[in-house]
Amino acid sequence: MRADAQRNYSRIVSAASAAIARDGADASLEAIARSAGVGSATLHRHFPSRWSLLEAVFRDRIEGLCVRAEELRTAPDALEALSTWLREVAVYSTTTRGLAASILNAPAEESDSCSTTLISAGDPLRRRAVDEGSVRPDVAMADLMTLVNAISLAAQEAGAAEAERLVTLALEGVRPRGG
Amino acid sequence: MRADAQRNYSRIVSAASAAIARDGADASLEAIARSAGVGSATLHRHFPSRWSLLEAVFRDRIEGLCVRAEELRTAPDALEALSTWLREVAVYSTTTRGLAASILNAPAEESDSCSTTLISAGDPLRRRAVDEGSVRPDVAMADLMTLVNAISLAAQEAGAAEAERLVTLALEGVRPRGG
DNA sequence: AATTAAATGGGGTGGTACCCCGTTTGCTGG
DNA sequence: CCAGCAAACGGGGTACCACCCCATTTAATT
Repeated sequence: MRADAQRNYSRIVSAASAAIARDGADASLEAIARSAGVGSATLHRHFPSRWSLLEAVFRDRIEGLCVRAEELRTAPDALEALSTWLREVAVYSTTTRGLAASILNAPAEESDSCSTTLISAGDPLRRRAVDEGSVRPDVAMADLMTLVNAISLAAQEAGAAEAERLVTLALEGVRPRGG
Repeated sequence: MRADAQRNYSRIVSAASAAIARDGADASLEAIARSAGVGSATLHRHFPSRWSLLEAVFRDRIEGLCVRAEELRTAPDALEALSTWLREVAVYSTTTRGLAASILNAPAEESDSCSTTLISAGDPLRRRAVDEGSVRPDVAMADLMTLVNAISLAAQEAGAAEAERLVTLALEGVRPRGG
């Protein structure tokens, strides 16, 4: 990769990061290219689809969540660790406008999508909770990720606190504790 | 309302209905106007925002769900009735492309939005389940609708069966039955 | 320094939402 | 029955968007 190409790549990613934080996942690519000081063709060459750009923007956030999952593997209560991590994912997705949409709507054929990465990062937490007996074995990590991202997307307007609350509700279920 | 205005209104709604079924909630308004045989200005005069058009398109579907909620009020098991209804909402939202997005993303200021209607229709089912003791009293109908619609939106690609499965999971929670 | 292939970006194409305003059309009172 | 009027209409304009072509520039290599 040539030096100028690499420079433009980073410029685009950081411009996109700012634009998405301000305008959401459907920010204008044209405007991103303009504010990065490159032509629109350059942006489209580096990132053939909108989602490939979003993935690049969110990659470091995703990696942060993976690290956090690693940390939580040694927490005393496995269910609480899983629940905490999922709530953190929800908060990240809600505050980082467009992350949830990016994860959910990314075309399935993209192999190393954000979703896959998070699922593999979280699965050890789920397995530990299953071994502990506090989570049903038929609950798949992919299902939990779908739920969390769905909630984050839906609660975009309502805010992170609301998203957290709904994640907790979905994990607990609607029945009373003793029922 | 003049006769021609009324006729164009219905034409636009039925053209929109077809277009949305084919292309989803982000179908081109321009194309809808064209296939309805009216100018784009006419469409924009009748429906100032995209959401107002979507609401008109989905109104009868929503009413169908309200009727169904009424029916289920006499079912023997209150929790099952609530759960059944929510799953039916999910199936409707998933199959009717764009309904979930319409309900979730509609601006809050629209008073008689689809969401409000469904919440009031479903609340008796929730109350009955609370009285029965099978649902925690702190669970609000609005929360359940948000969950269901979030799941429907997320499972748009995966299909109605997946949406139903996830709704069931969210209502049950992740814990084992006897836990 | 000359060569070469990669990278660039201005500008074109075809699409979109939304609005202005001259024209047509349905309604109604005489 | 018809004349006048307000309501409704829609063509065409503006401003924006994604995406692509291709002549030009530029970084790396010999």
